Amino acid sequence: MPLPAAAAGGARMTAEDRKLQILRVAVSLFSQRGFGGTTTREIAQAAGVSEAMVFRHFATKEELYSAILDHKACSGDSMNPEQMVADALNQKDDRGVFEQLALGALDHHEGDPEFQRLLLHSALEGHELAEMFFEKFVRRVYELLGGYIAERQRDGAMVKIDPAIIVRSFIGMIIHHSLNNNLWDPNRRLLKISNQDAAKHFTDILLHGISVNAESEPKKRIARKVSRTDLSRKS
Amino acid sequence: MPLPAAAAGGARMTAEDRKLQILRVAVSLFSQRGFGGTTTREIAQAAGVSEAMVFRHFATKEELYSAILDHKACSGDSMNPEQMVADALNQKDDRGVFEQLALGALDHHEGDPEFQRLLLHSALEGHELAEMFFEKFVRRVYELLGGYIAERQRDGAMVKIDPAIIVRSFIGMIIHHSLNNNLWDPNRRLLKISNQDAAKHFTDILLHGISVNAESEPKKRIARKVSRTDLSRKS
DNA sequence: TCTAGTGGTAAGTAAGTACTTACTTTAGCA
DNA sequence: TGCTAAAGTAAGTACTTACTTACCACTAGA
Repeated sequence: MPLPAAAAGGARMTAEDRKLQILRVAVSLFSQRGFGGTTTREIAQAAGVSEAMVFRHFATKEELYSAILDHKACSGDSMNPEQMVADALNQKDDRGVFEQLALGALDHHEGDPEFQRLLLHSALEGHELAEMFFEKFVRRVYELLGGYIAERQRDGAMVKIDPAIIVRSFIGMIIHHSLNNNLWDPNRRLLKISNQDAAKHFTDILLHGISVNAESEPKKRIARKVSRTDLSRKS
Repeated sequence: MPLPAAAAGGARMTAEDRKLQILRVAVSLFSQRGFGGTTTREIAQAAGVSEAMVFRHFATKEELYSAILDHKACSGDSMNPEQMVADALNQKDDRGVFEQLALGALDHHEGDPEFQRLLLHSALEGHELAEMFFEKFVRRVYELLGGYIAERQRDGAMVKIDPAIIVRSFIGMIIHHSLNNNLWDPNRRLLKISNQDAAKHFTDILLHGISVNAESEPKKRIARKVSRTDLSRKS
């Protein structure tokens, strides 16, 4: 980032730089403590500037929040599902579609955990960021993936469950995994796995399930590879 | 204020009743606005009582929060996964295990959406309720389900993926679905489905996946019986 | 009847809170 | 160089916060 050096010490900055810096600091604090839980004083202090400067750049705390919203939602670092899986979509590469989407999402969440926290705070506090994200992103993913699944169902390649349910299942795996990593179990006590492996396994499970055979088939084979798990066995 | 004697919250109550009432009101408000976002004044008002009464029963706001924690986590309305799926577990009824667990969880979340919000707020604010819930419940589910899956893998009935990954996938479907219903899409714009159907479909997907056939997959599987669609169309 | 204990309140306090005002310092350019 | 516009601040304001204090009103038991 082209952030001018010596910013911490209170060195003079251009208005634009300072505004951006305050915004970045605010994102970090809001994502940690939420909107209501963060004071303008803290923001100012963290930015190494007086509170008045915060209000010079953002008329109200609310406006600061909105600016974050714009910056986060409209800037390029937002995920673009369409282009992420475009190739796989065209080739009808089921595994590619799901795995690439999963990996993209997992990497994105890992690289920007603040955003997920910010989103959650927004949703809980009933802020518009949540609604906006829902409309601009979640819905799009449901349409994109749902449309693809419907197509593959027409091809006879997928079972005819309501595509929305399938999308929800898959997105659920991904989001919940990221949420675990970022929020509940940052030390990976329950499950330590690379994003690649996670994406691969989630896709595997979605496409093929975990049963070895169909309900009343004789058992065919058992792979001898033993997966290592840190789970204690059931007693 | 003249205070009508028999008003909704104004009536004289025993200390215990009042304490419980305040607690209930607090649960509701905390779950809506979070710990930091809820004022003791609001709590008092919502309970129809003066602020001093809140502090008579709970020395500090923090203690009120802790009391909620105890009440919610230790009271009987908490989910008990072991007994919920005990029968299915003993019979090695895979579908029963997963479907009953899913349905139990979904119903629970639907019946007590406050708890999910409370938990999320806790996790975001770094409160101990989240950690406690994680240790006392999440971990148990992972051990229970993970243990069962490991057993079924030894039976040769399930593919040998790390059980924790399978658990995460399934829990992910469930939690994410509840989170959608309670938080992001309470009007069910994306997906409107009964808990029964959701549990059934999630279980279906977990056990069998969504692919109709398993042509050229690294993990060999037997084509699963197709319910209501003729396969063999173009790919 | 009195009186002690309990449920309850009105009116505080000190320390925040978002936000302002009046003022000082500096960079950039004529 | 000296002027000016913008970056920056110290010290407010009006209000809210968690928490207290001092005081009531009812009821049971003697």
